[in-house]
Amino acid sequence: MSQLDGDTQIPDAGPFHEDEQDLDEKYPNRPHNHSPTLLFHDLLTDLFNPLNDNKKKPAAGPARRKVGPHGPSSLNPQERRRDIIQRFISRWRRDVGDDIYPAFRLIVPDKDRDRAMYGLKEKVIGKLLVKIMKIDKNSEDGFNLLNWKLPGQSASSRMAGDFAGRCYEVLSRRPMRTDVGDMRIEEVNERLDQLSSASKEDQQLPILAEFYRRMNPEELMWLIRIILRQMKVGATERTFFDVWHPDAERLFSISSSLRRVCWELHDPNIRLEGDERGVSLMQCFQPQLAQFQMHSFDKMVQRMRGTEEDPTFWIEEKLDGERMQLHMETDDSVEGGKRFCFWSRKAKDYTYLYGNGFYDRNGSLTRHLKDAFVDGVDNIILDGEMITWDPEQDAPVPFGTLKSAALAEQRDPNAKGPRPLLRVFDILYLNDRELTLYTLRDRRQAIEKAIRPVHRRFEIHPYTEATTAAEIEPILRKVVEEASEGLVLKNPRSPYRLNERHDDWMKVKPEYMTEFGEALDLVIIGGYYGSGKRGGALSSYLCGLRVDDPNGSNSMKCYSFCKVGGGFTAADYANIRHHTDGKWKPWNPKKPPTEFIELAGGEASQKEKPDEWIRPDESVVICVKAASVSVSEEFRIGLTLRFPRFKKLRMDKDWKSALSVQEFLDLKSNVEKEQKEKQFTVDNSRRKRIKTSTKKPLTIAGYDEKDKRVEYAGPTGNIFDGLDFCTSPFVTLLFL
DNA sequence: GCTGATGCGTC
DNA sequence: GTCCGACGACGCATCAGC
DNA sequence: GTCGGAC
Repeated sequence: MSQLDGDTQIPDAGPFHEDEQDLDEKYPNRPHNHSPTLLFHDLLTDLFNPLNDNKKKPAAGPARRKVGPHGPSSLNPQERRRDIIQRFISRWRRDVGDDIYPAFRLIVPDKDRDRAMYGLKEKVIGKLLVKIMKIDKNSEDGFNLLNWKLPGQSASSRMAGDFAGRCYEVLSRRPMRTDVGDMRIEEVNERLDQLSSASKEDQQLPILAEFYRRMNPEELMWLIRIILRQMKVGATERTFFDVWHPDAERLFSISSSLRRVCWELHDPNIRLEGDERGVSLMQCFQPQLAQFQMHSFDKMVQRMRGTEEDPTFWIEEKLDGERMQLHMETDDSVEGGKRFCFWSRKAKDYTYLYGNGFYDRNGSLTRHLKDAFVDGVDNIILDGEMITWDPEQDAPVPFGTLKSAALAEQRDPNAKGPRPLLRVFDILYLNDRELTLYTLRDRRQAIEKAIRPVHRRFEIHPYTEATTAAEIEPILRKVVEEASEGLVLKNPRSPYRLNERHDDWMKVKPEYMTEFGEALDLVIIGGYYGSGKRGGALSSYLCGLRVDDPNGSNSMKCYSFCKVGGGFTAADYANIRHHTDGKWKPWNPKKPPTEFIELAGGEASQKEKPDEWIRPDESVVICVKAASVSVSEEFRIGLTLRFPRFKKLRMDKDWKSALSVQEFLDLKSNVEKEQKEKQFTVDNSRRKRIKTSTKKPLTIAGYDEKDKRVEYAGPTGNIFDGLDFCTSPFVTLLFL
């Protein structure tokens, strides 16, 4: 029998526990430990706490220790981080053995796809803890747990925005064990397996209760971070992999498997060789990503690194769907003889939706692919974008409807409604040969030769060849008119690079253009407390549109429109805080300030309730930029912004000169016309907010045409009847 | 049985 | 430039609570 | 998805 952690086995590890024999078969060379795994507590002392301390800014108070058990450190933080991890790994090898997988599952829990999700986040864990500790949820401790982002009620309660930290505060005040717990890492994993297979509260409670009995507060705090899959120790999987083995990053990028990284690379001296380094069938790879936009089209074209003989680059439309990889191999055990797998960008398996074979009754895609592959194609790996296609309109459907379409297609493959359509733009593998090192141009040829497109189900994504920057704009203009996201420029001489974002593929989005950056000036009407680095203070804001006031009374009512939480610098926060200090009031759902603010959902639902609110006349106006406008049930206007971000404070404006609902509607109806006349120039003002008075003020068409106003007839819905936001090019064009 | 709250995953 | 961790909207699934 | 901060 293999050398297992004999003292930590439990009889019933639950349905998710995998059979050791199966694993031995699947991973014949996997290492086995010679000793039981370390105590869970050792993870804290050797790894989590040192890393966390290392993360802190040296300026912030006296360092815990300059010279610790790990020796003097003349190392910079980066090196110290590696040193801490290295020491932990060495200890594990010495005291436990070569199988570090049990530890890595707890160290990079967000990359562990071998355990199902827990269905537990702060809210639910808070509730469970309140029950386990048998405390009143209205007690200070109970309140603090359930409202973990709010600043503490008493001075003793800090840790706002750090849920695990606040759990620690509360747990420390309970009569519970203070000495080191006795759980070993192996057992923690077994319990977590049970927890992930539990779904209902009555199954989850006893498991958490046992953790509560057998761990001290500090251990529980870290356990909660593990369950939340947010370690925040200043190192992600890249760092750990890098220290673990020189090929770890590579193996992860071709397999997305933490288990393989641990089991196949346990000896740093044994390197991956040959085809071990390449993608393989039925293994999820980490796809290549597109780089952000540069400062000018010219520069982007330069980065395409064309030569005199071959100055071309490719222009593709950037599709607004979901990234999807398709694997197909010959397998006679599957009806039809071919087996399929699908994975998303973040390595979630979507085979259940798109199908594992031609005759999979749940295969919303594969059942249409019987003729999609040229004879002689035995296996293949493709990369593409899954979009939703409406066959009635013969047009793509806006983002967000893919899953519904796939589910509808599953139920009835003959339905006439929207369906998934895979647009293939790359190939990584064909008939047992890896193609990633071939040029994009060669790979494209391989696609053309290997697949037979299936109309509006499975198509090859077209591209345009270009040689100069001047050719980009007309194409951008064209796709923008068709309500597309933008373009991707590709270097046809480049290989396929896994898990990288670099110059060979570059995004061109109209929203990065200054002309479309004439963003909206919105009043801040509410605020939300932040978490982590932004804990303890308002970190995002509810923005509103002023309700036009036909009666000329002094109403300053605003409708909720969107939330903004990105794009602020520390100075921006300080400014906003300074100008609104003392004006904030807690939002009381029982007495919403309807005189000033209306949310969606009426008084019953109160969608997107802020933690605090502020009167428009005591607030500030901010400039917000976004990719597009979309229909929304969550905001009183019935519309909201996609990808909103803060641009700047508009101290020259107050609530009266901020955008009103009517002005917004007028503006939107003008944007379509205006954009056609404008030149595209790239927005290179990203963070440089040079104070220029030359910038023309925001002019809003119809601003002065007061007679054109319309009445607002009650709650969301009918105002916008007759306006087809989904198919109007305006939707993706507006305010870019 | 239905609804709202919560979580997961896409961008 | 790279890495990390803040933050956004939205649709579906699932369970608690009524 | 976008973004800012630290290095």
